[in-house]
Amino acid sequence: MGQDDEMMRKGPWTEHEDFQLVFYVHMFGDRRWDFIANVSGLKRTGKSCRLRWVNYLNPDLKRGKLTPNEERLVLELHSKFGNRWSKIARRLPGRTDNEIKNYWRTHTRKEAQEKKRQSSGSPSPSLSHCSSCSSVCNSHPIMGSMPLIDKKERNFYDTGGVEMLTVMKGKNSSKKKNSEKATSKVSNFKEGQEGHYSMEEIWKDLDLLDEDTITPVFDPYTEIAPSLTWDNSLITSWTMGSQEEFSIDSFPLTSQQFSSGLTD
DNA sequence: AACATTCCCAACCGCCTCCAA
DNA sequence: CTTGGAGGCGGTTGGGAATGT
Repeated sequence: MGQDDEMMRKGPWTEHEDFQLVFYVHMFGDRRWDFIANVSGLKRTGKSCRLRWVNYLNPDLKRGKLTPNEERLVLELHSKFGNRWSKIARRLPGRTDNEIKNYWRTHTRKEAQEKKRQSSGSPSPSLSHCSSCSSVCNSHPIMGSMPLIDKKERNFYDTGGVEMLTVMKGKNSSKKKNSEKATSKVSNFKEGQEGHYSMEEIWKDLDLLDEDTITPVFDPYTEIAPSLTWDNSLITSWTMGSQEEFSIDSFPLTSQQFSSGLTD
């Protein structure tokens, strides 16, 4: 890649970056990540953009804890496929390989701890719930019907995605457990101060955009430029002499600019 | 209340595969 | 056929939040 690695941003994504990425993925599709990285003006690698999209921004994602059913399925599939996380994830709609990997890691760690405790002879109070089950757990008759009642489990996440809306509110930045925290954390963003534009709102607007204003997903290699019908004044110049030069100088747009463009 | 430990998960890294040139 | 770039994948890490002492 011809990208200047020193200029590349790393670390947690800001709300504003999310916003930009969502916009460009919506426009160009979720395949040409290097292109999107270049075009969007995000100082991120294509890989980083892809990861952010796949693991976090994709609207098809189910948020929240895995349901007992999903947990059982993960265990089952893992015994079948091993650490082929993406393969397992494909069978769990709305779940990412990363999520499953993380779950598995936690699961096996808990399991190891329980074993350790057991072998050291001290009975564990948490043995009553299924975290003590190992990979054997997929044959545990109680597993499918009984939700995990780990005292650490976050009650409001336990629906395994039903609370989507609330959780989406909390998705503004990394690591939100609830919308309250989201707000406090988001307020820390210096560059995203133009307003708290939640992902939920972004998607709402993008849906509108889809319906009546924009032709989404064009092939950047065959098309000259997308035909945007929303406030074109926002786009001051498109250059496309080569892939690298292609840029929208006026980005990043503020949320207000963006949404006002949408509602015109 | 303060500190320590554990949990959780987003994001990075490096390797692998695929495919166009 | 070879090669280089892009995307995909699995492993790992870092840090914030939750929980325990």
